[in-house]
Amino acid sequence: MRVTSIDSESRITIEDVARVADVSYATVSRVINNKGYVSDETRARVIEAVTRTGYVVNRQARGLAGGRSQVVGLVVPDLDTSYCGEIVRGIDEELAAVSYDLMLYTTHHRIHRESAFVGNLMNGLADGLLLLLPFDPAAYLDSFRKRRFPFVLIDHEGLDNHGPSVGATNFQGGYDATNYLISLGHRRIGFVTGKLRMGNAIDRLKGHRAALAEHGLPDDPALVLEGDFLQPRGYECARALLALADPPSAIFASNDVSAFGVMDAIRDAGLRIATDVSVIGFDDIPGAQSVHPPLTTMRQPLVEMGARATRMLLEFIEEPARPHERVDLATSLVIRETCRSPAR
Amino acid sequence: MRVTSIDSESRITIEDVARVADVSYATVSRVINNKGYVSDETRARVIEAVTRTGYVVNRQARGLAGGRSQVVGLVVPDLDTSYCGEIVRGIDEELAAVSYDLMLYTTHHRIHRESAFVGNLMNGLADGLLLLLPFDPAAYLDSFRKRRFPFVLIDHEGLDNHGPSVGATNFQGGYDATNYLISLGHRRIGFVTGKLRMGNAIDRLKGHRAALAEHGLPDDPALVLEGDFLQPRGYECARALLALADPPSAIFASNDVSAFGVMDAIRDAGLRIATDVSVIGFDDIPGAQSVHPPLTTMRQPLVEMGARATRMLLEFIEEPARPHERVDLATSLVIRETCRSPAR
DNA sequence: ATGAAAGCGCTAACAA
DNA sequence: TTGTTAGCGCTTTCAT
Repeated sequence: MRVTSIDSESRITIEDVARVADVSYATVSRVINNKGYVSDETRARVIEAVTRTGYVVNRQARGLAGGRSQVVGLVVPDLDTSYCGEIVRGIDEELAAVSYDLMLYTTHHRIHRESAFVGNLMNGLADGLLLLLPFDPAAYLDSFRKRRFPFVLIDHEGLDNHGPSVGATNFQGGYDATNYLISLGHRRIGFVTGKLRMGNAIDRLKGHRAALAEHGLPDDPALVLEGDFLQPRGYECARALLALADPPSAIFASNDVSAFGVMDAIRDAGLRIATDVSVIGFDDIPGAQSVHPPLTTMRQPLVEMGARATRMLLEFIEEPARPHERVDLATSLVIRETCRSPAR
Repeated sequence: MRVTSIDSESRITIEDVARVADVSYATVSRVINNKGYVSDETRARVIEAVTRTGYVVNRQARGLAGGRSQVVGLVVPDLDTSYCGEIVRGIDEELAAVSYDLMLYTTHHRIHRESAFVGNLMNGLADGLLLLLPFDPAAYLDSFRKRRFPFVLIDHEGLDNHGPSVGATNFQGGYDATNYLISLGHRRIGFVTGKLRMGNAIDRLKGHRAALAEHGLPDDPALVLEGDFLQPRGYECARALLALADPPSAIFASNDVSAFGVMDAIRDAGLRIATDVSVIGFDDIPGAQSVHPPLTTMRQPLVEMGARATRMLLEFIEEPARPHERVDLATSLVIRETCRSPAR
């Protein structure tokens, strides 16, 4: 016994469509999923019925029945800066194009949540997983492999081979940024690192050192301070650098957010950005160009990284056996107004 | 014929648990969902079996069978500033507490996507929907109501009654901020608005004007410039304000991000923040305290807004008939270092 | 090229 | 208090 309802808004199922198109509902399924043979004439009739009824497939049912759930999971550490926001933009543009939905998990840097989510996602909820800056991927990557569960790492420079991933040319970026500063005439360059437990931070530092070495410049340890990719730390490091007996004429911050801190510190020290001390960042988040003066930075194609990772994941979902791939997108120097040749 | 597999990792279903606990699988379902009567002894046995097998419910199946999908959808305009990030933090803390998952939809300000998502979500995918700063809610709110689909609006000051929502006391916040500036001795206060098509921007402006009026201060139209909540526009507006024949001694920006632009403009004009021109923002996003000098601002409890909205949504999911409610969380003044009494 | 029918894993009546 | 069972809407063999 069910309550009779005059609810014209009640859910439209594949059967309703079948009835309207006067075919079996298996045929409707074929048309929708572009699988199996359907005559053009029938196909047209079905499509017509779909639009007329306003039918939308029920993903739960589809997922249950063994089809794709058309959902991908995304695990991010936080949403505090636009860094993740940009990457997410790339992800959801790509996803929208194929009508996939995004399940978001923010760990807020609490490690155990990372693995908790993962169990959930693998349980049929999602077809694949995107892991942005995973903290401890080793913890669950094995179970992905075991279950052949598709995943792609974003911006994680595995020291060991962690699996399919997309990142950027961090070494080259670090190298190029420092090179640029050197070409401007800087000889003493301060460096604010990122979190040194992260591969990308390490690679940027290595690139920086390589450039120094190549020009026969000393690698003064006093000039390299450990940061954490955050603004307050960038500020503190820069203050310390500026307080040195022989302060640097330029500071390279491992990401834009900490470069903002560096800029603040320079001003607070009564110095002029660019004129007195040059600053270069890394990432090119949107804020880099709206800050004043606009920040010269080593650009990572964040949106494209998200998009690329998504396409890669989609391919794995299609073909789980395909070989793992690791792609590093090229960084590029974006010259704005925070770097200048050192004053005489 | 199925390929025999020694895959110990293969999916564990409710039946496996039932077998281990030696009960029917309906009983397992009862225990899991805390529904119906189960003897304590049986319950214990089931729980034991669940943990031993590592069972995780398949949400697709649960959703299909008419239970809750335990997913809520969230539609946001963008993830560019930490504004949304903070709210999302509140949301997912609340969600994690009840083991709900989050489906994220970013419209990137493309209006039509807003409605596209909504159709999807209502189709059984989610139990309810959170709409952050919806652009054009009227477009689909009706169908929510018709289907009794639970939803909550966040930070949308409906000019008309749009439904359950949580926001902040924007009028009061605008009023208090301006009052604070006046109490410091400022008489000419510049105001950079938000997007004036948004109710919250309008209310802040009204609050500002109310405070002016209350103190018998003129509401000079030259002092009110339309912004868009973004940094570049904040910069431009401030430049214009500072270029006035009789420039303001303080500037009130309708959000922190545009206040950052204002700060840049003040410095670029060769003036000192606070000493020469005071600045006050609105929101208190994390960046407000890491910028230099730290920004005095009218705080909106963003995390709490997200959390509150989530709890409200959860209640609607539990009890769809409950009356709509609209709560405005209190704003509060956070005094840091960008405001000072005007110079003599 | 199309239809029939067997589940997918679970919830929620209904029986017992 | 517990078990049995009918679907939920769909994909996917297997027939035809």
